[in-house]
Amino acid sequence: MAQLTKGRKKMEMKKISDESRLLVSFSKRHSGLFKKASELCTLCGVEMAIIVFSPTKKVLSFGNPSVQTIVDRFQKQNPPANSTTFQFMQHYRNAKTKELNMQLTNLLGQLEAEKKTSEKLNQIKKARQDFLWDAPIENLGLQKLEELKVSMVELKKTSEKQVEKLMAEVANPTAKLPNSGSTWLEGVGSSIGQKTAQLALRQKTTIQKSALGLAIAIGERRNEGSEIDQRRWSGW
Amino acid sequence: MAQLTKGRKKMEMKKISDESRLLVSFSKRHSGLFKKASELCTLCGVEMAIIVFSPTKKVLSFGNPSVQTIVDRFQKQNPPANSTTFQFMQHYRNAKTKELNMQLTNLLGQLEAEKKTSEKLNQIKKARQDFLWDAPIENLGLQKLEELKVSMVELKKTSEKQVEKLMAEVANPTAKLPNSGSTWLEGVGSSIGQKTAQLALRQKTTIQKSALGLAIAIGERRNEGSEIDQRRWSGW
DNA sequence: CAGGCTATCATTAGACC
DNA sequence: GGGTCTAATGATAGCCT
Repeated sequence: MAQLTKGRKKMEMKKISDESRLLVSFSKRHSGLFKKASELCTLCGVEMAIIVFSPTKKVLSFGNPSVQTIVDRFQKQNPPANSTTFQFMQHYRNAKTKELNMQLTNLLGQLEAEKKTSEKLNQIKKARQDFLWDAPIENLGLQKLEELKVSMVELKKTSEKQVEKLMAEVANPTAKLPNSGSTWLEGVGSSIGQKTAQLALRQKTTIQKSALGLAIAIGERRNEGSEIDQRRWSGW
Repeated sequence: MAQLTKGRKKMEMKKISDESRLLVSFSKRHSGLFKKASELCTLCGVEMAIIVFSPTKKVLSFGNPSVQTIVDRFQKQNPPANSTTFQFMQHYRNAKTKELNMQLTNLLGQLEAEKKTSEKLNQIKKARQDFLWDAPIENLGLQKLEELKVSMVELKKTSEKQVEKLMAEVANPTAKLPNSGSTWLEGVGSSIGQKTAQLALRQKTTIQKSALGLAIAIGERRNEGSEIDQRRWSGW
């Protein structure tokens, strides 16, 4: 019978005229680009950032470990004027950003993982409707669930600590940040784009794991991180 | 007859262990990423920048119309907060953290329930090793798993919304960001040397020069500047 | 490292919800 | 905006030069 969809078509490499199609295309390609970026980070252990101004003027960004970190390093050629306070502020902000990023990444990654596990189980359920339960697969699901639980407990503890910390800071802000200027939120806001982009990936028949890849990427960033950081602060 | 090449293979989304393969993969994927970026720019007429620190610590970048332009605009969109905003953010995030914490607690409870259910199922299963799985019981477990999944998806969405909200706040400092003029970036960006050029990307079957017209590559010209890359992305 | 090859795998345009 | 599906185009891993 005739096909319902015509499938992909080659397109001219020029600006899409139809605004509607342009937006859809941007959305898809933006996701694809960020996914490719995260894959590059994971596979090759590199650090990078992407900043995009969407057709709707929104700022979308990707950063490993964070856009700010990368941008800062990119600008490192011209170290800011020396000021003890300023330096401390920068350092503080970067630390905050990294920490928050990691937490967010972990949380989202875990959610994604669980989502996949659930879906797998669902598929299996449908597939075997009338057969015996497959022991190994069931145990696998259980194990993942266990891991997830442990992770979440951990995250919960961390969150609680964070709250305490924050409350202390709010109560006495100038103690740690004499000049305010905390932009850790930028980092979080920026990098959330990358995570949501990854989470937007489909999973039905083809199960991807890019979301987890990101977590791995950030987690494995150690190898060259220290050296880079040293280089980074050495000039200050 | 036997093929000469085995063709592409699926890869684990983990850091490539073999240094040699990693480098090759990085090279190819870096090109692919930049190409995707330039396509996104031309097809959707957006402006964006990419900064990558290669495995060999070289700086590779792409920017339309220029990395600096994009970075500057990005910094403007995400201005360092003043003390007032800082506290506001703290408060906001504090609330967010608490909310996440609450949801996390709920999830943990559900996980616990699911764990028990699973254990029961496991026991039952062992007890009746050779019989058909009892559908009702199985469905009960799966149903709970489904509920869990839904909850997590919900949490994910909530998180995303929260972040979006925060980003909106930052992006539109409605009278809450009095002095966003001077950022730490002052006097930094101007001295970074960079040149622009039209991309000379190759295309396997079709050469699409017109499409690349808008894309512009930016390269760092610092000490260890990447000469090869400069050549690659055409004359400055 | 950059190019060329080829078999595969991955992305996505178009249409519909 | 977000998802789904299909078919076609696009990207690339592994091997060589």
